[in-house]
Amino acid sequence: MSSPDKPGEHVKKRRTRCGQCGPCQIKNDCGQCKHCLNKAVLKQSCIYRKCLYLRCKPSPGSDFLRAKSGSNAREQSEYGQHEYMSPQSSSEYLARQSSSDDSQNIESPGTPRQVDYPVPPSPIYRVEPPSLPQQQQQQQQQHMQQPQSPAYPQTPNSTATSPTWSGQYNNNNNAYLAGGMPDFSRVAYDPNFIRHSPGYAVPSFVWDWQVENFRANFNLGNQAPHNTRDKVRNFLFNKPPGVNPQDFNTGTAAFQVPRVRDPLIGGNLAPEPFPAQGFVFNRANGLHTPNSGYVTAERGGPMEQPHVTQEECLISVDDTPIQAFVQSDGFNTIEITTLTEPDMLGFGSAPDFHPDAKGEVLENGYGCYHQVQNKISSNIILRQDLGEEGEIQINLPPTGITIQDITLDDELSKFAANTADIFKVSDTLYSQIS
DNA sequence: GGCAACGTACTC
DNA sequence: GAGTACGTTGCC
Repeated sequence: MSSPDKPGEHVKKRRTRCGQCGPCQIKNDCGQCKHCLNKAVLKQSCIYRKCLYLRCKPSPGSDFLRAKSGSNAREQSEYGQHEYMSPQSSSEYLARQSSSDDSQNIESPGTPRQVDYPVPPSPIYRVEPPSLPQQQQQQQQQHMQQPQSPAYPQTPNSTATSPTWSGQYNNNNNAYLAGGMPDFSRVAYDPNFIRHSPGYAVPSFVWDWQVENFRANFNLGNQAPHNTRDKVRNFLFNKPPGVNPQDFNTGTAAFQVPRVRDPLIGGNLAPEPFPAQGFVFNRANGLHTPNSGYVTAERGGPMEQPHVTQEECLISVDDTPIQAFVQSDGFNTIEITTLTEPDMLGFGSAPDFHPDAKGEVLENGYGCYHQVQNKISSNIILRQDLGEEGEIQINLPPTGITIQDITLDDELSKFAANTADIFKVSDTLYSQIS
């Protein structure tokens, strides 16, 4: 147990909910899990409501707090996107935290962080698709005009709106209603909508319960009396032709397809136009997908179009997740911005990223941790000794971005304990892609 | 390492 | 002040 506060003794800090992840959006306990059934004794949060990104409490006098209290909801959302600590599922992080001295938790003077890249306040993005060859246009139109089963409502009850939404929309077509709100009757079927994933993973068993929640909130309960979860999912997803909806919800742990929370529709589920993609690199197997058959959705169909987009993704080294945003123009530029505590990666400081990354060390507005902001174009370069069995995992959001190659170059080899080993892996990779 | 128990920080 | 639930401790 922790000791009571004494003069000169460390005051125990306690992390609180991020308020933005999926579980934080769930307001009611399930009443069925272990924690709910024995709440009086266990005194734990419902497992479905357990925050994935517990964060430090801001210091009372911080500039961040002043800025937040005087800002509108959108500004709060923008700041809130970056205040996460690592998910508590990281055993490495917990071990480090429990064994660390107090100096790691000393609060630094709060400085509002300047986010110099656009951070969407909403998961929903509107982008213009590029010009398609005529054949692909016809294919896409055919897909759009596929008759829907009468059991599927064409227009969800879109009374749930967000009064705080102030984003800029392209209103050149009727995909948006007056006032800039998306027309949800099109959202479900319009491939031009790209949804911004909050980038968290939840166990697959949460799914049914969340679907029920969605159905209740959108009055789907009066549809077919036994509206299966796949029917609801088909309604939610504008799934590519030939893709089994089940494929969107397979996998475990870090490579669970992220569930998408959309504040515009009341914090419930929103569809995903693309499946998220998971990649693993390690010495033994090079670059590979985490589980054979895991990413099973067909790709290259009419929805597989490049988009200028910004999504949130998850990169992890071994068990340590790194919050990151990935931005791509869909052609030859990919930019990944990470906001994380450098020490969690085993990095001494920001420049341990490639010098071209132009990283800068920022002060965390919460004063709990250093944060590193790196913008990396074209190449993602991480310096990390993976040991014999270490892994780098990258879980890209559903943007259509893929990883085709990982290269171990001369620069990286300088940091290898065994240079020959590095190049052996490199040869393996080249043989895989050639 | 997993889990139960519980002190107490934190929110409302 | 009451309720919630995070973090720690100890048992297995």
